[in-house]
Amino acid sequence: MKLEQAAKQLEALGNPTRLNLYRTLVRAGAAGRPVGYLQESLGIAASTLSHHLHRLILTGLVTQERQATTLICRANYPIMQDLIGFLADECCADATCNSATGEAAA
Amino acid sequence: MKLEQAAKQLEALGNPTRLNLYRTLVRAGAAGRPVGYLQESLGIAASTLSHHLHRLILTGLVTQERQATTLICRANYPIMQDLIGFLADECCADATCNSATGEAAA
DNA sequence: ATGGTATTTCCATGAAACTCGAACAAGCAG
DNA sequence: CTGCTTGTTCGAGTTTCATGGAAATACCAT
Repeated sequence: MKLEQAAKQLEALGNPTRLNLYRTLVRAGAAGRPVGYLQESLGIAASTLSHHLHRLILTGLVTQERQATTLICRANYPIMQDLIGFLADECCADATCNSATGEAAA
Repeated sequence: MKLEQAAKQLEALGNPTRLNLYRTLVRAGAAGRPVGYLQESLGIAASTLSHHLHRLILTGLVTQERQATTLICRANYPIMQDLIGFLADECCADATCNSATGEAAA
């Protein structure tokens, strides 16, 4: 059931700390960011960050890659694309807003 | 701070019951649905539904309108549009996925 | 092996969420 | 006013979340 998964991802992003964390990773682009950097950047305890990171990873929104002793974290864009797609779908299933979503330009 | 608000909305949608509820309202379109209908449709206690509904209303995702003794609930599309816009923005701030998102149509 | 840095896991705690039944309030019909 | 339908608020119990300190693990350098 896709709805369950979407809810999990939304819940994962529905926390200011995690949303901020995710945004930082998104802004970092393909380069990603090491956990230590994120920890200092966000100013939270390492264990707290690890927990949040774990949650994002479980939902697939973030991936990690080991480089020697440091772990590089990256935003997993395709997952976000799917999520946005799901929301757009739900929103415009048979609603009037299909004209609004067409082109962001408007 | 927009991030805070986005987090609140995401959190509101990040619960299977509420996401399902919201979806039902979206599918209902402009007609909306009375609370009683939603309650039977979702099969949860009236008080539980009222609680969830309240949360969605607080974030602006849902609106209510009274019609005699029944309350009609409707999805508030523009808010969802904003939220999707925020996510898309964050996702493509300066990331590589701008090629992916760039043209929905491609 | 020893030591050092980088992260996670373990554990505890306070706060908040989810759920529901029961009592209450709002609004219409006779 | 009385009664009925609709929905919310109150009270309470169980579960989950958020947070961080301390200990454990992973990995590299020497």
